[in-house]
Amino acid sequence: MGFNERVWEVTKQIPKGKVSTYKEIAKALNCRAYRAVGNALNKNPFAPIVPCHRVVSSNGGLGGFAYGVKAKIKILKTEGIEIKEDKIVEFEKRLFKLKTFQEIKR
DNA sequence: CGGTTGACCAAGT
DNA sequence: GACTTGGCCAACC
Repeated sequence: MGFNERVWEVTKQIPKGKVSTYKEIAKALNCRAYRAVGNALNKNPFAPIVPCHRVVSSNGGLGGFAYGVKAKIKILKTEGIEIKEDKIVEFEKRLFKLKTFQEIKR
């Protein structure tokens, strides 16, 4: 299993209404490949299955989205996450505590 | 095997 | 608050 798949596995556990960051995902994989995480999500072939729209920047900003940031905002709002001025509202409270890749694979 | 490119980050100006 | 800088790591040429 390659790096990308591990990224997707970790991302899949984020529930509706919560978010996580590129950095946190890297941490869950026991490395610091924030940028590589972004790349992996960008190429994500499981568009709806892996909730890549729930992954945002560490500073509470939105990050990017393969189909446009606008679409990302729309989806997040649909799921009950408020966005103001391109920032996540109550960012810290919306953060989901990720499990390690190992823990997921139990 | 180098060099470049990102949906990045933190610290410094 | 806006830039710039250096560091990060997989993927692709």
